[in-house]
Formats: sequence, structure tokens, C-alpha cells
Amino acid sequence: MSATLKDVARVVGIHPATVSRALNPRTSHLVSPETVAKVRKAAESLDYVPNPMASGLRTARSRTVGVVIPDLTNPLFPGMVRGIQDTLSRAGYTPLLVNTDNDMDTEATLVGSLRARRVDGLIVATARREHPLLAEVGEALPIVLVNRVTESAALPSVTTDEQHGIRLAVDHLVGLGHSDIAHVAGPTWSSTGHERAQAFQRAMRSHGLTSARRSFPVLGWSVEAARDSALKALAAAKVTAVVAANDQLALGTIAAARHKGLRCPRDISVIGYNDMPFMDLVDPPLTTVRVPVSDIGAEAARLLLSLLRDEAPSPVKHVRLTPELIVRGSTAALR
Amino acid sequence: MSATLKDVARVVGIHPATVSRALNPRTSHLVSPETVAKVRKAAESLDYVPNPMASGLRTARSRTVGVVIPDLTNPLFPGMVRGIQDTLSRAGYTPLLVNTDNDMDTEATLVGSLRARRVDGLIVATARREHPLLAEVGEALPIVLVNRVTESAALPSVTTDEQHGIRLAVDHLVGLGHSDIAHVAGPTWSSTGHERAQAFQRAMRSHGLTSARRSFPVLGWSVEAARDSALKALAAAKVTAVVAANDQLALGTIAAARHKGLRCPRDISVIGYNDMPFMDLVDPPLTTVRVPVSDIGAEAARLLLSLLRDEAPSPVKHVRLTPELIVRGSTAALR
DNA sequence: TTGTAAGCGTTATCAA
DNA sequence: TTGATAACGCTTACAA
Repeated sequence: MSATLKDVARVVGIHPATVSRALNPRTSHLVSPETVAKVRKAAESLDYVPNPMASGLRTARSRTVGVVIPDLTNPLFPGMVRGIQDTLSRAGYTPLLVNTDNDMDTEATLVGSLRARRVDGLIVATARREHPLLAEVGEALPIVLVNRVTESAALPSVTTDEQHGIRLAVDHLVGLGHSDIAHVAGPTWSSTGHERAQAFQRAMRSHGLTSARRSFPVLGWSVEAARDSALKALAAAKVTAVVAANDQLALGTIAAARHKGLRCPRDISVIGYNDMPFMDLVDPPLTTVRVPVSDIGAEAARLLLSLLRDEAPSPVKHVRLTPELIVRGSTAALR
Repeated sequence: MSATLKDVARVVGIHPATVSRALNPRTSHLVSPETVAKVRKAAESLDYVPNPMASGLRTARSRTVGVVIPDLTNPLFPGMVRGIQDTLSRAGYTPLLVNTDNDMDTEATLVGSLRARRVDGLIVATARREHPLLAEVGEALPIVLVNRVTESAALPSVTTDEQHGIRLAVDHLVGLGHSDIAHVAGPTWSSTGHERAQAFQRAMRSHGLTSARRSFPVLGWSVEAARDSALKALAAAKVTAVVAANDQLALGTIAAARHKGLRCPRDISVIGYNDMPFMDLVDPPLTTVRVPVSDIGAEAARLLLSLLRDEAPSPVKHVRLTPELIVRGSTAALR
């Protein structure tokens, strides 16, 4: 049904190999300009498109990249995925997307299926601080981590400056007069959870504020998972403000506060992290640290593409982007 | 690097073709049980995985499906995509996702690239009422439409019962005592926009209410796009309630109302459509018609898989799922 | 039940 | 500058 190199060759009256050379940008200089022109025209008129399975088989490269995320329905990821997709496809690569649901067995299976599909590389958003699988797969395949990293830092990554982001949040609250601030922290197995918690300690200390026993880690990143930790945080003596490790946890904290009869921001200020879509429309509009999700994705794709191009193994590169504070209605001056 | 049929054959001491037969469920019955067992063991120990490019080249099937959506960052779609992904991958198919941004040229390009990748079929969420491209591509490739359909109805589809959904919305408002109800309608090029508008007329008439000049179509589906139409709707005589054609338009309507000094639901009731994530947390929590997005995706994938399996062209099938009303805080009894 | 052989559409190597 | 040829890894008639 679809035209092949042979068909084009027949039309032009030359050998298929020459057609291949003429059509491939990296080899077309080996062919006389006139033949190239004739071939291009014939290919056009037959609307020939190269068969990626044939060339992939021959070259042992699929021009395909696996994208491993926890869950597409978490609003943090669609923007990141778009950044990845747009950049990859402009370079002729096709992303293959999988969702692990934060389950390590599922992840192992899915990474297996991506390797079975012969992906040329991997962009991974599911890293844990300890993550043997990634180290192992990284031996065989170029990998770029996004958002979260592994402890060893042996894999290239694109992240944001958590230190800076949390710092912005704490500074903002302190500026509003708060000093009794708690942290509803992310899961400790996640580098983002861990680093934000550490950053919280540091930021508090730098203001001369006590952060001891003021950090309350959750088990998962969801609105529901926040409840217990949020209640503990709110029970801590005199707490007037909470820095949550992401937007879902902030929303959960606000819900828990409401449940206790506290109103946000009147009685308690809450600040989130990520600035997911619609966070300007929730009640109250959420003050949060905005992460440039689409840029993270684009940057990760670029980094992977450079890895895919380079023959020589380059030094492991870590890209850090800078988040910014978005002030809305969930934070207010201490009364 | 990766083991091939030949490697397995060498280990077992038989011909590669036999290994192929033994490993393929559809042909393994042609091989003696003992050989099958030996082959399986050898394949396992070498961790052989079939090369999809080689088998795809040979069989002219990629076991790959193109998924065409307007924009992944629109919260309506991630759930749908998950439904598609989960169902397809369980059947051994890999989805290739593209975003058209509702631009027809982009769409043509991307569909072209999917065909270049030799996808076996297409799941399309970008249908317009008039959509020549899809009709054309549908000649060559199995296509299933999701959410939106084309006017001719010549392509199989999975949608929800718009008629029923809008009916639920209008009934709810009438039940609350409203009779002056307006519709902030979706774009007319979209079947969902069109059908919901028609359904609105019908539902109003069935209650004996006037719907004349009460429908105000927008140009796009976004929160911002709603502004003008919403202002017109709110300016219409005595309007006390608005049925919006989706959640974004509902949010835009609420914002416009607020801008005019009207409060929702006190002065004006607003009802959305889709029930996107977090619509329970916006201000006010949005009453809306919930669409089973994940089921739509799963159903579409199933339908396409059946098309992919069948040799004989089956009659064009249309699956309709039923939406349900979710009552929250954006609607209230007429005062 | 298994082996043989050809071919899917490319590209890389070698020769002309 | 072009042509011939082989090979990538798999499947499938056909033969044995």
C-alpha cells in the first residue's frame, strides 16, 4: 500500500540505495544535486514516507523515548509531558508514555515493556531517593530524571531549586508576621519531599525560628493523605501558618483546618508548592511556589537528545530551574 | 546486545523458525509440547524479548495506536488518556499521543507523522462536525472517535448522552425554582457544543420555558473565552441561572458574574459540565454534570481493539455512556 | 513436528 | 557519484 524506496527508485530509474542516500540528510551530499532533486520530486509525488520499522531494524535505533510518570491525572504532569512531547517530536522522536501509579512492581514491568519496544532513552519522573532499578537500567540506556532525583545523583536530571522555593515561602510568611510555622512534608522516600523538608528547617533557622518538631511527613502526595499530618501540624502549639510540600497537601491542610473550625487565611495561612492549574480558583485562591513544569519537560527532552547524539559519554549533568512565589489569598498577615 | 531468536535456537539446538512458532501463542500448538517447554526456558534464561521492529516489518503491523487529543493540559483529557493507555497496553498495544491544540494544520501534520510511524489505528478526540481529514484517513485506517463526533456519523465513536446530561442540569435548576435560565454554549463547530445547545433548547421547551435567544455560544472552550458570552447571558432579562457547556465556561461565567457584582449562588446559579478534577474545591464548589472520562477512554480502546482484530468490516458502532449530575455549591434555590 | 528459504524496507560496506 | 549486496530479526509458505 505505502510506497517504498524501491518504488521511488523505479520511477527515477536508479538504484534504491541511491534513493536512500539522497533522502537521508546525513548522506545526501554523496549524491549529485540533480539526482537528489529528481529523487525528492519522485518521493513527493508518490508520497513516500520512510518505514521506521525497517530503518529501526537496520540501525538498531527506534527514535522513540520512554516517558515514565507516576500518574497523568496528577495535574503536575500534563504540563511536563507537553514540554517533553513538543521538544522530542520536533527532533523526530516519539515519546512512549507510561503511568506507574507510584508502584515499583508496575514500574519494573512498564520499564521492561519500554525496553522491549527498544526505546533509545528514558525520561523518568518517578525517581525515589533509593532506586536500584534506575541505576541498573541507566547502565544500558541514557536516562534523564525530572522533578525527583536519586540519592546517588549518578543520573542526569532536571529539577527545580527546592531550597530556593521553600525559602521564598518561608520568607513570605515571616514577612507577614508569622513565626509559628509548620511544614506538612512530602513522603520521605521522595527527593522533593526530603529536600523541601530540609529546606524548611534551614529557612526557619536562618530566621532564628524554631523548626524542631514542626515537620510532619505524609505517606502520599494526595489531598486525602494530607489529613493526618495536617491535623498534627495544626495541633502543634500556636501554629499560625503552614508550608505544604505541594498543592494537594495544601488543599488537604485547608480542608483539615476547616474541619477544626479554623478559617484560611483568617486563622491560618497555608502555602502550597507547584501551582497546578486552577489553583487560582480554589477557595481561598492558593498562595504557592510556581514550578515551571513545561520548561522542566522541555529541558529534560533537550538533555536526553544531546545524550542520544553524543557518542562519547559526557559528564553527568544536572539542570536546576528556579521557581517563583505566587501570592494569592491563602496567606495573610498575622493578626 | 539483546538476545534474538537465533540465540535461543542455538541454545536449544533447533531452528529459529521453530523458536518463533513455539513462542507465538497463535502458532505454538504446531510445536511439540516438549520443545515449547525447552524454548520457553531458554528464552527466559537469555531474557529474550521479541524485537517489535523486526516483527512489525515482517507483519506490517506496529501494534501501535495513535491518540489524537486537543491538549493534554486540559484536565478533561488525562483521565481519558489513562483509560485508553491502560486498556491498550493490557492488549499489547502502545499508544502514541499527540496534541493538536485545536489547530487543523497541526492536526494534519501530526496525523501524518502517526501514519508515518505506521500506527495500526487511531483514537481521535478532536473531531469537528465537519472534518474532511478524518473521513479521508478513516478510509485507510480504523478510527474511533471519543467525546466529539463528526456530523456524518460514519465513524465509530464513544460519547456520552449530551441530551441526558443537559436535561439533568435543566431539571435540577427548574427544581430549584429557576425559570429564567441561559446557556453559555460551546463552540458550534464542536458536536458537543452543538448538541448541548440543542439539548438545552429541548429541555427548556419540555418544561414550557422560553429558550429563545437564551443561548450564547463561545469561540473556544477556555475560562477566558467564556467572558463575553457570559456577560451577554447575564445581561439577558432576569436570568437567574446559567447552564454552561463545560466546567471552564462555568468558571468563566462565575468570574464574569462576580465582576458584575453578582454572587454565585446567591444571585445566580451556575452549572458546569464534565466534572474536571478539583471542581469540588473551587469557589463555590461547582455543581456539574459528571462525564465518565476514564470509561470513555477504556471503551474507545476496546472498540478499536475489536476493529483491529476483525478481518471483516463490522457495522459502524456508536457507544453512548450516561453522565450523572453532581450537585455542589454553585446552584441554589431561587430566592 | 520441524527445517528451509524467502522477504518485509532499510542502510552500510564495498566495488565499480 | 552510483550500483550491488548483505544484513538487521522476524514470520510464513512450503517442503521434508
